[in-house]
Formats: sequence, structure tokens, C-alpha cells
Amino acid sequence: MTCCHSSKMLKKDFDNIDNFLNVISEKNRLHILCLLRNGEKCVCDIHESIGLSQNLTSHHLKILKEFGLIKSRREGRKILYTTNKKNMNQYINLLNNFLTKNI
Amino acid sequence: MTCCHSSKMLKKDFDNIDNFLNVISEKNRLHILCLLRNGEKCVCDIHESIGLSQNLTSHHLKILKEFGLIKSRREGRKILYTTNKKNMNQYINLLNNFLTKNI
DNA sequence: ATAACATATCAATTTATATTGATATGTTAT
DNA sequence: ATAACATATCAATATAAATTGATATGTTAT
Repeated sequence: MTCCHSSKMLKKDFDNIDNFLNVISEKNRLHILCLLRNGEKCVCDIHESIGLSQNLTSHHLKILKEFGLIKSRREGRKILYTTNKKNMNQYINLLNNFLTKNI
Repeated sequence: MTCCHSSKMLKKDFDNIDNFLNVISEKNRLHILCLLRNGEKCVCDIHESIGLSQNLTSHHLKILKEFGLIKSRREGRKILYTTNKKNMNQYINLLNNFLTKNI
């Protein structure tokens, strides 16, 4: 119907990019992703360095994790989060192609 | 204060990325950017192919233009919009570094 | 000068999402 | 088993942004 739902640009890819952007375009989530580039961090570390409430931090982490941009593991009573680099690279490549490559 | 406002990641860059993402994370604007990859288009073309009202299309174009992602020129009574590739590439590179490169 | 077309603007409304406050769940140590 | 700590969930509220409807501005042709 429109240019982006043609054979060259599947609706599925378009929606993927759109969802990816909606997940990362929130300031606090962007901040969390920035923090997690340096390695594993627990929720308490994150919420303290960003100055966000614990529950809100947890909420944003959930969104990031559900979309596959971060992963987590439990260590004692803490849960450590870190970037899912493989998925992150896939999404950024998809976006890069979309925004810069001609048809 | 936080990781992203250090010497390695200036607040200015962070805000730039945040603003860029907020501009492109809207479905209709993403669609417009997709259309404009194929070359110049007037508002009427865009609003018809996307199925968006004329005034709403104009509104989104304004946001994209104010941020420097598209440019325009008048031809008769039409105004033709097209991608500003230089700026687009700068922003996508900034984002790419932010999301994938380690500190 | 006027009609028809193309685009932009603005206030009002709707919609989506972030945030808050309270509370529940799960883990460790005593 | 209980207290203290760490994280998650949920309903209610606040906030930001998209959308709509009406109208204004600017261009072309008659």
C-alpha cells in the first residue's frame, strides 16, 4: 500500500524498527542502556545512579528486557542486568539500513 | 553525576540522541522518512500515500524539518520535501556509537 | 480581483505512556 | 520462623504528544 510495505520493505521490518525506537526513545531507558554498557548492574545500583525510584527503574528494565535489549541473572538477592549486544546490534543495523540506504 | 554526563559522554550528546529518537520514533514520521528516501515529494503526495490528513502531515513534516532531518523547497504552489542525508548520517552514527560501542 | 489549489497554524480533544504510592514476592541471614 | 534486603507488580494519576476541525496564508491561473 505504501512504500514501506512493499516487497523491498516488509511491514514486519517496519514494525520492528518502530517498536525498537519506541523502546529506546525514552530518556530514562536510554540512560539505563548507557549505564549497562559498562557491564552488569543491579536494580539498586541503576536506580541510585540515575536518581529514579526503585519501582520505576524496575518497570523500565522490564520493558527493555521484554524487547530483548538487555538480559539478567540472579546473584543472591540481587538481579544483575546487562546489555544483550547481539540483539542490540541487529536492531541498530536494521535501523541504519532503513534510515540511510536508498531503495 | 551519572555515566552519561561524564567526560566520555557529554550531556549535550546524550540530549541530542534523546531528541533524535523522539523525533523519529513516531510511526507516521518514520513512514514519511521512508517515503522521502525515494526522492522529493510534496505534502499532498505524502498525505495521500500514507493516508494521513493534510494538516497532520504538515505538522509532522514541520517537526522533522525543525530537527534538520528533512529539507524543502518551493516549486510553484507545491513544497517539495526530501531527506537531509548529511544530518541523518550524523545522527545515526552518534546513535550507533552510543548503543554499540563500549566505554 | 477572484477562484482554486497547496500548505501551515491553532485551539480543543484524544490517546499513549510515564510516574507515583502501596503492596506483594523472593532471597539471605540470624 | 522472622527480620532485613532486593525486586516486581498493580491501580491511580499525571504528563506529553498525536490527532482533529476550523481557519489562515500563500501561489497560480483566469
